[in-house]
Amino acid sequence: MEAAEELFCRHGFKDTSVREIAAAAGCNVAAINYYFGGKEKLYVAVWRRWLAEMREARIDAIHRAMSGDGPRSLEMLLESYARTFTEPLVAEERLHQRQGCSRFVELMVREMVDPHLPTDMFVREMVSPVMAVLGEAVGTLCPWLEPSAVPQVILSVVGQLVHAIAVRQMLGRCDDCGVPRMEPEQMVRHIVRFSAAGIRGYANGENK
Amino acid sequence: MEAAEELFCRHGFKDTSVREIAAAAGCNVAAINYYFGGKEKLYVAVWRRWLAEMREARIDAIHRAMSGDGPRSLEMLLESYARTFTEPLVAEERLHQRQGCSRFVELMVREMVDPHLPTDMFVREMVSPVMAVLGEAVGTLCPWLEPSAVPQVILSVVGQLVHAIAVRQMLGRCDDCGVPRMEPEQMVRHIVRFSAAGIRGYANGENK
DNA sequence: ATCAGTTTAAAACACTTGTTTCAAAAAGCA
DNA sequence: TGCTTTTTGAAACAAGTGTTTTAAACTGAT
Repeated sequence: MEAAEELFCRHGFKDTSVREIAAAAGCNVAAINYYFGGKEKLYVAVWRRWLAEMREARIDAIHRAMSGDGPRSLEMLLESYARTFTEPLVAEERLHQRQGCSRFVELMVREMVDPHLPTDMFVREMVSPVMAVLGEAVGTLCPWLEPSAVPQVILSVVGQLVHAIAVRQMLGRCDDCGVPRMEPEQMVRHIVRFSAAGIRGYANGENK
Repeated sequence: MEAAEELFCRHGFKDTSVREIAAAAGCNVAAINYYFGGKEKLYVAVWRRWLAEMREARIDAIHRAMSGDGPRSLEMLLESYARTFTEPLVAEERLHQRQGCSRFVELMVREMVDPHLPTDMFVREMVSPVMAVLGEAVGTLCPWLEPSAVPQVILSVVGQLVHAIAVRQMLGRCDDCGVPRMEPEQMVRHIVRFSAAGIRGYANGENK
Protein backbone atom coordinates (compact mmCIF):
# COMPACT_ATOMS: atom_id res chain seq x y z
CA MET A 1 0.00 0.00 0.00
CA GLU A 2 2.87 2.35 0.72
CA ALA A 3 4.22 1.27 -2.62
CA ALA A 4 0.97 2.26 -4.28
CA GLU A 5 1.12 5.61 -2.53
CA GLU A 6 4.58 6.26 -3.78
CA LEU A 7 3.87 5.21 -7.36
CA PHE A 8 0.52 6.94 -7.67
CA CYS A 9 2.00 10.18 -6.45
CA ARG A 10 4.96 9.91 -8.75
CA HIS A 11 3.29 8.82 -11.98
CA GLY A 12 -0.41 9.44 -11.49
CA PHE A 13 -3.27 6.99 -11.68
CA LYS A 14 -3.18 6.03 -15.33
CA ASP A 15 0.57 5.67 -15.58
CA THR A 16 0.84 3.29 -12.67
CA SER A 17 0.09 -0.34 -13.38
CA VAL A 18 -0.96 -2.84 -10.77
CA ARG A 19 2.01 -4.92 -11.81
CA GLU A 20 4.39 -2.12 -10.94
CA ILE A 21 2.73 -1.71 -7.58
CA ALA A 22 2.83 -5.42 -6.94
CA ALA A 23 6.49 -5.56 -7.86
CA ALA A 24 7.35 -2.61 -5.64
CA ALA A 25 5.37 -4.05 -2.78
CA GLY A 26 6.91 -7.46 -3.25
CA CYS A 27 3.60 -9.17 -3.57
CA ASN A 28 1.49 -10.72 -6.26
CA VAL A 29 -0.82 -9.03 -8.70
CA ALA A 30 -3.77 -11.00 -7.43
CA ALA A 31 -3.19 -9.89 -3.88
CA ILE A 32 -3.97 -6.28 -4.60
CA ASN A 33 -7.23 -7.29 -6.22
CA TYR A 34 -7.92 -9.65 -3.36
CA TYR A 35 -7.45 -7.07 -0.65
CA PHE A 36 -8.64 -3.90 -2.31
CA GLY A 37 -10.95 -5.18 -5.00
CA GLY A 38 -9.35 -3.42 -7.92
CA LYS A 39 -6.98 -0.69 -8.90
CA GLU A 40 -9.52 2.07 -8.49
CA LYS A 41 -10.46 0.97 -4.99
CA LEU A 42 -6.80 0.96 -4.06
CA TYR A 43 -6.51 4.47 -5.40
CA VAL A 44 -9.28 5.83 -3.22
CA ALA A 45 -7.86 3.85 -0.29
CA VAL A 46 -4.58 5.67 -0.74
CA TRP A 47 -6.50 8.92 -0.86
CA ARG A 48 -8.58 8.21 2.20
CA ARG A 49 -5.39 7.70 4.10
CA TRP A 50 -4.35 11.29 3.44
CA LEU A 51 -7.45 13.32 2.74
CA ALA A 52 -8.75 13.51 6.29
CA GLU A 53 -5.29 14.05 7.71
CA MET A 54 -4.41 16.91 5.40
CA ARG A 55 -7.80 18.52 5.73
CA GLU A 56 -7.52 18.52 9.50
CA ALA A 57 -3.97 19.81 9.26
CA ARG A 58 -5.19 22.76 7.24
CA ILE A 59 -8.15 23.48 9.47
CA ASP A 60 -5.99 23.15 12.55
CA ALA A 61 -3.44 25.51 11.10
CA ILE A 62 -6.15 28.08 10.53
CA HIS A 63 -7.61 27.70 14.00
CA ARG A 64 -4.19 27.87 15.56
CA ALA A 65 -3.45 31.10 13.80
CA MET A 66 -6.79 32.55 14.80
CA SER A 67 -6.91 31.55 18.44
CA GLY A 68 -3.30 32.07 19.37
CA ASP A 69 -2.53 34.37 22.23
CA GLY A 70 -1.08 37.66 21.19
CA PRO A 71 -2.18 39.79 18.28
CA ARG A 72 -3.46 37.84 15.30
CA SER A 73 -2.69 39.27 11.93
CA LEU A 74 -3.52 38.44 8.36
CA GLU A 75 0.11 37.53 7.86
CA MET A 76 -0.04 34.95 10.60
CA LEU A 77 -3.07 33.30 9.09
CA LEU A 78 -1.61 33.22 5.62
CA GLU A 79 1.71 31.91 6.78
CA SER A 80 0.15 29.22 8.88
CA TYR A 81 -2.01 28.08 6.02
CA ALA A 82 0.70 28.30 3.41
CA ARG A 83 2.97 26.21 5.55
CA THR A 84 0.55 23.28 5.37
CA PHE A 85 1.35 23.20 1.68
CA THR A 86 5.11 23.42 1.94
CA GLU A 87 5.49 21.36 5.09
CA PRO A 88 5.22 18.02 3.29
CA LEU A 89 7.84 19.27 0.87
CA VAL A 90 10.41 20.00 3.53
CA ALA A 91 9.52 16.82 5.35
CA GLU A 92 10.85 14.93 2.38
CA GLU A 93 14.23 16.58 2.41
CA ARG A 94 14.62 16.69 6.16
CA LEU A 95 14.88 12.96 6.41
CA HIS A 96 14.50 10.13 3.98
CA GLN A 97 11.00 9.83 5.25
CA ARG A 98 8.06 8.27 3.50
CA GLN A 99 8.09 10.18 0.28
CA GLY A 100 4.36 9.65 -0.19
CA CYS A 101 3.66 12.43 2.21
CA SER A 102 5.48 15.03 0.19
CA ARG A 103 4.50 13.71 -3.18
CA PHE A 104 0.89 13.80 -2.17
CA VAL A 105 0.70 17.50 -2.86
CA GLU A 106 1.68 16.74 -6.43
CA LEU A 107 -1.03 14.12 -6.64
CA MET A 108 -3.53 16.74 -5.53
CA VAL A 109 -2.81 18.98 -8.47
CA ARG A 110 -2.94 15.92 -10.72
CA GLU A 111 -6.35 15.01 -9.40
CA MET A 112 -7.55 18.52 -10.08
CA VAL A 113 -6.57 18.35 -13.71
CA ASP A 114 -7.92 14.94 -14.49
CA PRO A 115 -9.80 13.25 -11.73
CA HIS A 116 -9.98 9.53 -11.14
CA LEU A 117 -11.69 9.76 -7.78
CA PRO A 118 -15.39 9.13 -7.22
CA THR A 119 -17.32 12.23 -8.15
CA ASP A 120 -16.47 15.24 -6.05
CA MET A 121 -14.79 13.23 -3.32
CA PHE A 122 -11.84 15.61 -3.41
CA VAL A 123 -13.83 18.81 -3.32
CA ARG A 124 -16.37 17.44 -0.84
CA GLU A 125 -13.86 16.18 1.67
CA MET A 126 -11.12 18.72 1.16
CA VAL A 127 -11.87 21.84 -0.83
CA SER A 128 -15.26 22.76 0.58
CA PRO A 129 -14.55 22.24 4.29
CA VAL A 130 -11.23 24.06 4.20
CA MET A 131 -12.73 26.81 2.07
CA ALA A 132 -15.46 27.33 4.63
CA VAL A 133 -13.27 27.80 7.69
CA LEU A 134 -10.61 29.72 5.81
CA GLY A 135 -13.29 32.00 4.44
CA GLU A 136 -14.59 32.73 7.89
CA ALA A 137 -11.11 33.44 9.20
CA VAL A 138 -10.34 35.85 6.40
CA GLY A 139 -13.74 37.46 6.86
CA THR A 140 -13.22 38.23 10.53
CA LEU A 141 -9.63 39.30 10.00
CA CYS A 142 -10.51 41.62 7.12
CA PRO A 143 -13.94 43.03 7.92
CA TRP A 144 -13.50 45.72 5.31
CA LEU A 145 -13.59 43.07 2.57
CA GLU A 146 -16.95 42.67 0.92
CA PRO A 147 -18.07 39.07 1.64
CA SER A 148 -18.33 38.19 -2.02
CA ALA A 149 -14.64 38.95 -2.44
CA VAL A 150 -13.50 36.55 0.26
CA PRO A 151 -13.65 33.35 -1.81
CA GLN A 152 -11.92 35.16 -4.62
CA VAL A 153 -8.91 36.23 -2.62
CA ILE A 154 -8.68 32.73 -1.20
CA LEU A 155 -8.68 31.40 -4.72
CA SER A 156 -5.77 33.71 -5.44
CA VAL A 157 -3.79 32.53 -2.44
CA VAL A 158 -4.38 28.86 -3.14
CA GLY A 159 -3.61 29.43 -6.80
CA GLN A 160 -0.21 30.84 -5.95
CA LEU A 161 0.57 27.94 -3.64
CA VAL A 162 -0.52 25.22 -6.01
CA HIS A 163 1.21 26.79 -8.96
CA ALA A 164 4.42 27.38 -7.08
CA ILE A 165 4.54 23.71 -6.18
CA ALA A 166 3.62 22.62 -9.69
CA VAL A 167 6.36 24.81 -11.14
CA ARG A 168 8.82 23.50 -8.60
CA GLN A 169 7.94 20.03 -9.80
CA MET A 170 8.34 21.11 -13.41
CA LEU A 171 11.74 22.63 -12.70
CA GLY A 172 12.85 19.26 -11.43
CA ARG A 173 12.82 18.18 -15.05
CA CYS A 174 14.33 21.27 -16.60
CA ASP A 175 16.53 23.87 -15.07
CA ASP A 176 17.26 27.46 -15.89
CA CYS A 177 14.32 28.90 -17.73
CA GLY A 178 13.64 32.28 -16.20
CA VAL A 179 11.37 30.89 -13.54
CA PRO A 180 12.90 31.23 -10.10
CA ARG A 181 13.71 28.09 -8.19
CA MET A 182 12.26 28.83 -4.80
CA GLU A 183 12.96 27.00 -1.62
CA PRO A 184 9.85 26.20 0.40
CA GLU A 185 10.74 28.73 3.06
CA GLN A 186 11.22 31.49 0.52
CA MET A 187 8.04 30.39 -1.18
CA VAL A 188 5.76 30.93 1.78
CA ARG A 189 7.51 34.20 2.68
CA HIS A 190 6.87 35.59 -0.76
CA ILE A 191 3.29 34.38 -1.07
CA VAL A 192 2.38 35.66 2.38
CA ARG A 193 3.84 39.06 1.63
CA PHE A 194 2.26 39.29 -1.81
CA SER A 195 -1.13 38.06 -0.70
CA ALA A 196 -1.34 40.18 2.42
CA ALA A 197 -0.59 43.24 0.35
CA GLY A 198 -3.05 42.06 -2.27
CA ILE A 199 -5.85 41.63 0.23
CA ARG A 200 -5.12 44.88 2.08
CA GLY A 201 -4.92 46.91 -1.07
CA TYR A 202 -7.91 45.15 -2.56
CA ALA A 203 -10.47 47.44 -0.98
CA ASN A 204 -8.66 50.60 -1.96
CA GLY A 205 -8.21 49.60 -5.57
CA GLU A 206 -10.38 51.24 -8.17
CA ASN A 207 -12.68 48.88 -10.00
CA LYS A 208 -10.69 49.00 -13.15
CA MET B 1 -5.73 17.04 -37.22
CA GLU B 2 -8.40 19.31 -35.83
CA ALA B 3 -9.92 16.17 -34.42
CA ALA B 4 -6.67 15.37 -32.65
CA GLU B 5 -6.55 18.89 -31.28
CA GLU B 6 -10.03 18.60 -29.87
CA LEU B 7 -9.48 15.18 -28.33
CA PHE B 8 -6.04 15.87 -26.91
CA CYS B 9 -7.28 19.02 -25.24
CA ARG B 10 -10.33 17.29 -23.85
CA HIS B 11 -8.83 14.04 -22.59
CA GLY B 12 -5.09 14.57 -22.53
CA PHE B 13 -2.40 12.64 -24.33
CA LYS B 14 -2.65 9.27 -22.65
CA ASP B 15 -6.43 9.09 -22.67
CA THR B 16 -6.74 9.73 -26.35
CA SER B 17 -6.23 6.75 -28.65
CA VAL B 18 -5.25 7.03 -32.25
CA ARG B 19 -8.36 5.04 -33.07
CA GLU B 20 -10.54 7.71 -31.48
CA ILE B 21 -8.75 10.38 -33.41
CA ALA B 22 -9.08 8.45 -36.63
CA ALA B 23 -12.76 7.89 -36.03
CA ALA B 24 -13.36 11.54 -35.23
CA ALA B 25 -11.40 12.63 -38.28
CA GLY B 26 -13.20 10.13 -40.48
CA CYS B 27 -9.98 8.57 -41.66
CA ASN B 28 -8.06 5.38 -41.10
CA VAL B 29 -5.73 4.54 -38.28
CA ALA B 30 -2.88 4.01 -40.69
CA ALA B 31 -3.30 7.45 -42.17
CA ILE B 32 -2.28 9.23 -39.00
CA ASN B 33 0.85 7.13 -38.79
CA TYR B 34 1.46 7.70 -42.49
CA TYR B 35 1.23 11.46 -42.27
CA PHE B 36 2.60 12.20 -38.85
CA GLY B 37 4.70 9.18 -38.09
CA GLY B 38 3.17 8.27 -34.80
CA LYS B 39 0.94 9.46 -32.04
CA GLU B 40 3.65 11.44 -30.30
CA LYS B 41 4.62 13.28 -33.46
CA LEU B 42 1.00 14.19 -33.99
CA TYR B 43 0.88 15.51 -30.46
CA VAL B 44 3.78 17.86 -30.94
CA ALA B 45 2.35 18.86 -34.32
CA VAL B 46 -0.82 19.93 -32.57
CA TRP B 47 1.27 21.84 -30.10
CA ARG B 48 3.42 23.56 -32.70
CA ARG B 49 0.26 24.85 -34.24
CA TRP B 50 -0.56 26.80 -31.09
CA LEU B 51 2.65 27.39 -29.19
CA ALA B 52 4.05 30.09 -31.41
CA GLU B 53 0.70 31.77 -31.84
CA MET B 54 -0.05 31.95 -28.14
CA ARG B 55 3.46 33.02 -27.26
CA GLU B 56 3.28 35.88 -29.72
CA ALA B 57 -0.18 36.78 -28.47
CA ARG B 58 1.18 37.11 -24.96
CA ILE B 59 4.25 39.06 -25.98
CA ASP B 60 2.17 41.32 -28.19
CA ALA B 61 -0.25 41.96 -25.38
CA ILE B 62 2.61 43.02 -23.16
CA HIS B 63 4.15 45.28 -25.79
CA ARG B 64 0.79 46.80 -26.58
CA ALA B 65 0.22 47.63 -22.95
CA MET B 66 3.69 49.11 -22.64
CA SER B 67 3.86 51.17 -25.79
CA GLY B 68 0.32 52.49 -25.87
CA ASP B 69 -0.19 56.22 -26.01
CA GLY B 70 -1.46 57.67 -22.80
CA PRO B 71 -0.32 56.79 -19.32
CA ARG B 72 0.73 53.20 -18.85
CA SER B 73 -0.04 51.66 -15.55
CA LEU B 74 0.63 48.38 -13.85
CA GLU B 75 -3.07 47.61 -14.09
CA MET B 76 -3.02 47.99 -17.85
CA LEU B 77 -0.16 45.56 -18.19
CA LEU B 78 -1.70 43.00 -15.91
CA GLU B 79 -5.09 43.24 -17.56
CA SER B 80 -3.66 42.96 -21.03
CA TYR B 81 -1.67 39.90 -20.07
CA ALA B 82 -4.44 38.26 -18.10
CA ARG B 83 -6.77 38.66 -21.02
CA THR B 84 -4.57 36.45 -23.17
CA PHE B 85 -5.49 33.65 -20.79
CA THR B 86 -9.21 34.26 -20.68
CA GLU B 87 -9.63 35.31 -24.28
CA PRO B 88 -9.63 31.75 -25.64
CA LEU B 89 -12.25 30.89 -23.01
CA VAL B 90 -14.69 33.56 -24.11
CA ALA B 91 -13.97 32.80 -27.74
CA GLU B 92 -15.53 29.41 -27.17
CA GLU B 93 -18.79 30.76 -25.85
CA ARG B 94 -19.03 33.68 -28.21
CA LEU B 95 -19.54 31.46 -31.19
CA HIS B 96 -19.39 27.77 -31.79
CA GLN B 97 -15.89 28.31 -32.95
CA ARG B 98 -13.12 25.74 -33.06
CA GLN B 99 -13.14 24.53 -29.52
CA GLY B 100 -9.50 23.59 -29.73
CA CYS B 101 -8.53 27.17 -29.26
CA SER B 102 -10.25 27.47 -25.93
CA ARG B 103 -9.46 24.00 -24.73
CA PHE B 104 -5.81 24.58 -25.40
CA VAL B 105 -5.43 26.51 -22.18
CA GLU B 106 -6.57 23.41 -20.36
CA LEU B 107 -4.05 21.33 -22.25
CA MET B 108 -1.34 23.71 -21.08
CA VAL B 109 -2.05 23.02 -17.44
CA ARG B 110 -2.17 19.30 -18.25
CA GLU B 111 1.22 19.47 -19.88
CA MET B 112 2.60 21.23 -16.84
CA VAL B 113 1.47 18.45 -14.53
CA ASP B 114 2.62 15.53 -16.61
CA PRO B 115 4.49 16.35 -19.75
CA HIS B 116 4.46 14.33 -22.93
CA LEU B 117 6.29 16.86 -25.03
CA PRO B 118 9.94 16.61 -25.97
CA THR B 119 12.04 17.81 -23.09
CA ASP B 120 11.51 21.43 -22.23
CA MET B 121 9.75 22.26 -25.48
CA PHE B 122 6.98 23.97 -23.55
CA VAL B 123 9.17 25.99 -21.25
CA ARG B 124 11.69 26.80 -23.98
CA GLU B 125 9.19 28.02 -26.53
CA MET B 126 6.62 29.49 -24.19
CA VAL B 127 7.51 29.98 -20.55
CA SER B 128 10.99 31.40 -20.89
CA PRO B 129 10.38 33.92 -23.70
CA VAL B 130 7.20 35.27 -22.16
CA MET B 131 8.81 35.37 -18.74
CA ALA B 132 11.65 37.43 -20.13
CA VAL B 133 9.61 40.20 -21.73
CA LEU B 134 7.01 40.23 -18.95
CA GLY B 135 9.79 40.50 -16.42
CA GLU B 136 11.26 43.48 -18.18
CA ALA B 137 7.89 45.18 -18.39
CA VAL B 138 7.19 44.72 -14.72
CA GLY B 139 10.69 45.88 -13.92
CA THR B 140 10.34 49.18 -15.73
CA LEU B 141 6.82 49.72 -14.46
CA CYS B 142 7.77 49.03 -10.86
CA PRO B 143 11.31 50.34 -10.43
CA TRP B 144 10.97 50.15 -6.66
CA LEU B 145 10.79 46.37 -6.86
CA GLU B 146 14.06 44.62 -6.18
CA PRO B 147 14.96 42.73 -9.37
CA SER B 148 15.05 39.39 -7.65
CA ALA B 149 11.40 39.81 -6.68
CA VAL B 150 10.21 40.35 -10.24
CA PRO B 151 10.07 36.69 -11.29
CA GLN B 152 8.36 35.87 -8.03
CA VAL B 153 5.50 38.29 -8.43
CA ILE B 154 5.07 37.08 -12.00
CA LEU B 155 4.87 33.56 -10.68
CA SER B 156 2.12 34.73 -8.39
CA VAL B 157 0.16 36.34 -11.20
CA VAL B 158 0.48 33.37 -13.51
CA GLY B 159 -0.37 31.05 -10.66
CA GLN B 160 -3.64 32.84 -10.05
CA LEU B 161 -4.52 32.71 -13.73
CA VAL B 162 -3.69 29.07 -14.25
CA HIS B 163 -5.39 27.99 -11.07
CA ALA B 164 -8.50 30.01 -11.78
CA ILE B 165 -8.84 28.27 -15.11
CA ALA B 166 -8.12 24.86 -13.63
CA VAL B 167 -10.74 25.40 -10.96
CA ARG B 168 -13.20 26.61 -13.55
CA GLN B 169 -12.58 23.38 -15.40
CA MET B 170 -13.05 21.41 -12.20
CA LEU B 171 -16.29 23.18 -11.42
CA GLY B 172 -17.59 22.04 -14.76
CA ARG B 173 -17.76 18.59 -13.22
CA CYS B 174 -19.12 19.54 -9.82
CA ASP B 175 -21.10 22.54 -8.77
CA ASP B 176 -21.62 24.31 -5.51
CA CYS B 177 -18.64 23.69 -3.29
CA GLY B 178 -17.68 27.02 -1.80
CA VAL B 179 -15.42 27.96 -4.64
CA PRO B 180 -16.81 30.87 -6.62
CA ARG B 181 -17.78 30.27 -10.22
CA MET B 182 -16.15 33.22 -11.95
CA GLU B 183 -16.89 34.44 -15.40
CA PRO B 184 -13.78 35.23 -17.42
CA GLU B 185 -14.43 38.96 -17.24
CA GLN B 186 -14.79 38.89 -13.48
CA MET B 187 -11.74 36.67 -13.28
CA VAL B 188 -9.35 39.11 -14.90
CA ARG B 189 -10.85 42.03 -12.98
CA HIS B 190 -10.22 40.32 -9.68
CA ILE B 191 -6.74 39.06 -10.50
CA VAL B 192 -5.64 42.43 -11.83
CA ARG B 193 -6.89 44.19 -8.73
CA PHE B 194 -5.40 41.66 -6.34
CA SER B 195 -2.08 41.45 -8.09
CA ALA B 196 -1.63 45.17 -8.57
CA ALA B 197 -2.22 45.68 -4.87
CA GLY B 198 0.06 42.77 -4.12
CA ILE B 199 2.89 44.19 -6.17
CA ARG B 200 2.44 47.75 -4.92
CA GLY B 201 2.29 46.72 -1.32
CA TYR B 202 5.10 44.27 -1.74
CA ALA B 203 7.87 46.78 -1.13
CA ASN B 204 6.23 48.25 1.94
CA GLY B 205 5.60 44.91 3.60
CA GLU B 206 7.79 43.88 6.48
CA ASN B 207 9.86 40.81 5.83
CA LYS B 208 7.79 38.66 8.09
C1' DA C 1 -3.87 2.80 -71.64
C1' DT C 2 0.17 2.24 -69.03
C1' DC C 3 2.87 2.64 -65.32
C1' DA C 4 5.10 5.07 -61.67
C1' DG C 5 4.01 7.26 -57.15
C1' DT C 6 0.98 8.22 -53.57
C1' DT C 7 -2.80 7.50 -50.60
C1' DT C 8 -6.30 4.51 -48.34
C1' DA C 9 -8.17 0.34 -45.97
C1' DA C 10 -8.49 -3.77 -43.25
C1' DA C 11 -6.15 -6.90 -40.91
C1' DA C 12 -2.49 -8.49 -38.17
C1' DC C 13 1.23 -7.78 -34.81
C1' DA C 14 3.33 -7.24 -30.52
C1' DC C 15 2.57 -5.48 -26.26
C1' DT C 16 0.37 -3.70 -22.07
C1' DT C 17 -3.57 -3.12 -19.32
C1' DG C 18 -6.87 -4.69 -15.18
C1' DT C 19 -9.01 -8.62 -13.69
C1' DT C 20 -10.08 -13.61 -13.00
C1' DT C 21 -9.18 -18.42 -12.52
C1' DC C 22 -7.82 -22.26 -9.99
C1' DA C 23 -4.80 -25.05 -7.71
C1' DA C 24 -1.27 -25.05 -4.10
C1' DA C 25 0.17 -23.26 0.32
C1' DA C 26 -0.63 -21.25 4.94
C1' DA C 27 -3.21 -20.33 8.92
C1' DG C 28 -6.83 -21.01 12.41
C1' DC C 29 -9.20 -23.93 15.03
C1' DA C 30 -11.51 -28.45 16.65
C1' DT D 1 -4.29 -34.54 13.48
C1' DG D 2 -7.99 -33.29 10.38
C1' DC D 3 -10.76 -29.86 8.37
C1' DT D 4 -12.17 -25.43 6.97
C1' DT D 5 -10.98 -20.86 5.84
C1' DT D 6 -7.96 -17.53 4.25
C1' DT D 7 -4.16 -16.22 1.56
C1' DT D 8 -0.82 -16.72 -2.18
C1' DG D 9 1.10 -17.82 -6.94
C1' DA D 10 1.43 -18.38 -11.77
C1' DA D 11 -0.97 -18.55 -15.60
C1' DA D 12 -4.75 -17.24 -18.51
C1' DC D 13 -8.20 -13.99 -20.08
C1' DA D 14 -10.35 -10.29 -22.55
C1' DA D 15 -9.88 -5.81 -23.91
C1' DG D 16 -7.22 -2.03 -25.43
C1' DT D 17 -2.85 0.19 -26.95
C1' DG D 18 0.44 2.09 -30.92
C1' DT D 19 2.39 0.52 -34.96
C1' DT D 20 3.26 -2.26 -39.17
C1' DT D 21 2.07 -4.93 -42.86
C1' DT D 22 0.00 -5.91 -47.29
C1' DA D 23 -2.74 -5.32 -50.87
C1' DA D 24 -6.08 -2.58 -53.08
C1' DA D 25 -7.44 1.99 -54.86
C1' DC D 26 -6.47 6.23 -56.52
C1' DT D 27 -3.70 10.02 -58.99
C1' DG D 28 -1.32 12.06 -62.53
C1' DA D 29 1.81 12.25 -66.06
C1' DT D 30 3.64 9.86 -70.23
